[in-house]
Amino acid sequence: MASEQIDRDVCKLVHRLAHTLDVHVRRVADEMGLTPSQVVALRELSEPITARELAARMACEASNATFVLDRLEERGLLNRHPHPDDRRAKQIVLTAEGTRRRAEAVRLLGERSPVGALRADQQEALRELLSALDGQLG
Amino acid sequence: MASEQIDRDVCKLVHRLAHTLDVHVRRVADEMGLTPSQVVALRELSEPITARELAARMACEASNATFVLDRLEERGLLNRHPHPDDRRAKQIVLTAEGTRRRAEAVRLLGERSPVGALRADQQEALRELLSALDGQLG
DNA sequence: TTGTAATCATTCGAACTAGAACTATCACAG
DNA sequence: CTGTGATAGTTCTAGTTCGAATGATTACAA
Repeated sequence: MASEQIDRDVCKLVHRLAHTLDVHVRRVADEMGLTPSQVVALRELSEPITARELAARMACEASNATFVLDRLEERGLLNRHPHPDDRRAKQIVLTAEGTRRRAEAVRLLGERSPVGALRADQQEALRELLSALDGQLG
Repeated sequence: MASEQIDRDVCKLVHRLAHTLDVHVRRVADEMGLTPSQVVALRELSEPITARELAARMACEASNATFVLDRLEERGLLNRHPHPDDRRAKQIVLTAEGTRRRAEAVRLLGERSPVGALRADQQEALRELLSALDGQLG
């Protein structure tokens, strides 16, 4: 069946592309003296959110988010405030230094991004397809 | 700049999709009593190749390929033969049991694949775009 | 109200990964 | 031929990840 071949190709290509993006993040992380997960976490912390929301945005387990947050808090880049509406949850808030570092991370991640190898219209088409798939997967 | 927004969206969606595929592989691995890497390695071992080639196909470091091969060899699913043309290299060859397990892995990976959520023409388009990107990245 | 299930964050253990260091072998320019 | 650099595979270490178990809090049905 040809469809199975397409499925396998897509899985493999996604895996390879994800790895390429990982390498890019790793370069940025090295440049900033951080780990890849810390850079990704900073990128996602565009506003005060809970640890669980961060885990969802990073597509990882909550326990891993706790681990990353520990390191970023040790470095003084963020604080965990009690959540105003839910005493179980905590609100992650960047410090002034954390906000600066985040801006730097976002800037570096945008430079020389592997996705830039595609034409603008291809990037747009790719986003459409991935977005559609993401939506259907819930 | 709108293009930067697209770049970020694509990166994020690729990451999310890669994670979704990972979860799928993990389910299959649990079902087979193997680890995710072992399942992926089996899938890539469609013919006798070297450890380095396997690492390239798995998009991981050579040291990691060694690690995975150790486990699969312990389980009697493959053997490392001396390479006929290069005494540095080794040829990875599946055993009869390894061949059976591989067939099972390929079958399970094909069932309920997340990529199946897309229409056939969308899958094809996605493959084209990812393939183009992969090609331009070397 | 009360109890039962679900949710948030954390801790812990086991497994996986990248990267550097090392040995053995190859390629090939001089 | 020779030696200089590149390559294949392995080992080791530090750091990352998942998954299960725990304690605290919330939601909601009886």
